[in-house]
Amino acid sequence: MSGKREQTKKNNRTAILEAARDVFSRLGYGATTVRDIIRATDLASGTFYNYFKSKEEVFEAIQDETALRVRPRLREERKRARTIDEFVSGTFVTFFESVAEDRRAFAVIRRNADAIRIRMDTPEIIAGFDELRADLAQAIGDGLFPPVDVDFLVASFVGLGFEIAEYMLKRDPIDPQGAAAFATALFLGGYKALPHCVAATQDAA
Amino acid sequence: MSGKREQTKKNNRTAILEAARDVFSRLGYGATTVRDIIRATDLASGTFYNYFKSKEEVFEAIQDETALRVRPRLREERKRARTIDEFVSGTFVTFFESVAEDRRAFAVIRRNADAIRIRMDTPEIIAGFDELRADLAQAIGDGLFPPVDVDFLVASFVGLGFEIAEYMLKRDPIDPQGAAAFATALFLGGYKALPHCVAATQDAA
Amino acid sequence: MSGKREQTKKNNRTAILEAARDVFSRLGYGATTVRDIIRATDLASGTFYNYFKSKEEVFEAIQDETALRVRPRLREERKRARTIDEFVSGTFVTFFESVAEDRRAFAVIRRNADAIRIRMDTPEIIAGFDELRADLAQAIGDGLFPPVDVDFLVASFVGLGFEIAEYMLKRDPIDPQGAAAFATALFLGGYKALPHCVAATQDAA
Amino acid sequence: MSGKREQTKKNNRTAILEAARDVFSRLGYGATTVRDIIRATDLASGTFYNYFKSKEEVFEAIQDETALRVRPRLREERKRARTIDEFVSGTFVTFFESVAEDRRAFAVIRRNADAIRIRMDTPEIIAGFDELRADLAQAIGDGLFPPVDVDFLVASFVGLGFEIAEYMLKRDPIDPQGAAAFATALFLGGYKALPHCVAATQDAA
DNA sequence: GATGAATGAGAATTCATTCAT
DNA sequence: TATGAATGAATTCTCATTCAT
Repeated sequence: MSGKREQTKKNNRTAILEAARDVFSRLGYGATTVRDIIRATDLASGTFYNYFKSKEEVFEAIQDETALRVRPRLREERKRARTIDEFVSGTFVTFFESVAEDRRAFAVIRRNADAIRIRMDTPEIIAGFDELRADLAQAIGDGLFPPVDVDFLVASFVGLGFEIAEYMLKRDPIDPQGAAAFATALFLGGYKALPHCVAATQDAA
Repeated sequence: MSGKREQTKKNNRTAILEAARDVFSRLGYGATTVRDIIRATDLASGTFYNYFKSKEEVFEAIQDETALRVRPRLREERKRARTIDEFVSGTFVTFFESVAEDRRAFAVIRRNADAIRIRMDTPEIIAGFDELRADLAQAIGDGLFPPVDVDFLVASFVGLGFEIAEYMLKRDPIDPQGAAAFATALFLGGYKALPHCVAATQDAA
Repeated sequence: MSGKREQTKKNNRTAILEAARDVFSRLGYGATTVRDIIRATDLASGTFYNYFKSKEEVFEAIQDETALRVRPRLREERKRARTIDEFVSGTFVTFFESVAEDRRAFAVIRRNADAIRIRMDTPEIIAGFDELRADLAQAIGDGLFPPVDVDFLVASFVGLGFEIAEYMLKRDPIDPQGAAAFATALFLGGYKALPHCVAATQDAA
Repeated sequence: MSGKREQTKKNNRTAILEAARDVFSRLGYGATTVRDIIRATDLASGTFYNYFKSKEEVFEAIQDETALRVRPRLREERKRARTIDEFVSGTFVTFFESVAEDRRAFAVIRRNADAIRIRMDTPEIIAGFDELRADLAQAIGDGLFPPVDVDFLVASFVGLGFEIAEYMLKRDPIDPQGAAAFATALFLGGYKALPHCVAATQDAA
């Protein structure tokens, strides 16, 4: 039975995570202390340790939660893919849409007290990378993808994804479709395939 | 004559930077304290503060120093480019070679006590990004590049560069040429142009 | 029931104040550090900061405590006064007796590592001065006192009180009655009214 | 011959004292550091120690300088006195005028980072008190003053002087004559002799 | 399980003072 | 004598963590 006890536990955990998300995205990861997180909660300091061992652990939990939400969507998208185009496009569209939906989790990366950007590397996220890797290896095995360096291929997805996402979030309105179109085009056909854009040229003037 | 006095100052600054590079790459940025840096030096604690205000400042100094060394090389390479191929290839080759040469500065990104990767954002590095942006805008203006979204273009260079560099450094021997070839190919022709590679397929098995 | 928890808090606060009183009167205000105060306690260093923010704050708390004890007595004495003589005499007697009773709080003023005397200016003490001022203004309004400069009147009370108190404390036995008699006489009738004293003349020889 | 060497020394000493006066009156005694004083100078830190051992010493030098200027004037005034009235009045007039002239030296007492007032006790000042004491003892011996407690008498002069001076400085315009008149009247005839003042009554309303 | 005060290690930083130049 | 960087002891204060209630 999940009873009242269970419910409170779940609530407290959620409250801590919620507070942490807030604090991290305000102060940045480095500057945030466990105290800050507790203070943003109406729980006592000791209670924190019934749920997490350290700020690292909460941070990972946040990232993992996000990854946990995104990973199945990415996976499913890729599984459904029948062509490379679908594989690549599906991955990027899903990724950029997820980022746009959960801006705050992503914001931690950017808002930072130090002049330093952080990027996450939690088990869940690594698992996500590994899944991507596995799917790519599979795709190569199936002859869908040419036999290229899988590590670099993963790196290309990841690097393009995170970096472009950052620019995407700086804009208003946020346009995950456009970001995905750009990344996909580059991936599929190189710079020649990129969508043309007048504004960019003007910027250059 | 300023002589010995000046020399000592220069030496101390260098010693601190050197120690900091070491400590950062061993402990990671987050776990490093000013004390750690001082201890890795034979200077007194107070002396640190004659040169830097905080670990943030040393960190930036290190990044800036690196960026300062790499930027002109990148710039020159791009200036010399007569074709897109040269532009892209020159950029990536130079970048990956620089990374390979200065592994330690780059290592800070990876070895990290927390489950977190950091990426640098110092003025010098941002300046480097801005130069790339300007050069790309120029190239678009000159008709060398098609008129695409410059921000995303920069993001693509940066994302591919840093992420692939990371994988490159994990390997032995480190192969900047190979990394550059991969990134360049992807950038110029998309996945179809990527160099085929047997090993990758086997890894996946 | 709040019980032991509350009690411990009260005890700790008292312990810190007690220790601070001791240390201040031994080392003087300027030379005292928070460490000194903590060391005079069997509490941990961090505990200090659960109660006070700085040595300034403890110092003020001590002064305030003293003032809080003395103020009502002074006030009552003055309220009860039906003549100027009673007003002045009552004020000085009460003041010098309070000083004599709480020598240690007053001692901070004198024992000082630097060649400097400190005088207190905490809210409570200022409030005490203000009360005196108000009572004097009232007395003037009631026609009890002639209409003179109230600020200077307050200054006269305060200046005479604190400075004579200092000499009083140097003597053995401490004689608050004598000090009060002197101050009162001067205040009421000027030097001519002062109590004659043979010893003083001899001292001068 | 005082030569250039001598001159520079004198200049440096003066520069330090001048800077110290400034800094003390801005930051207050407690918060002032030797560094602050040096910084307010165009001398090097080491040079400070050719002239003074510590901030305490500079502070005393400042006070002493002031006392040295005021003491002879006070003394002379009292020597010339033929009556008690002249003795008391001369002392207070001279004192309050000196304070008004050298506001800044006196300001140290008041402007203070901590909520604490300091009062000085340097050898020169103590010497000034002792001179007053001796002169009073002499006056008593000569039958000019009645035989009262000399210590308390000194305390009365000092207490009235410094405390009233403080109020005097808060006002605009600064009126040493008025302050002296008040103190003198109180001293000579008690509260009944005090100069009446309309404003004070209104304040009380 | 929740609470929140106590703990004390340890980080950052300052500052008086020295001493080679 | 002046300089000003180096020194390192000393201080303030924070913070993760524990544990009695």
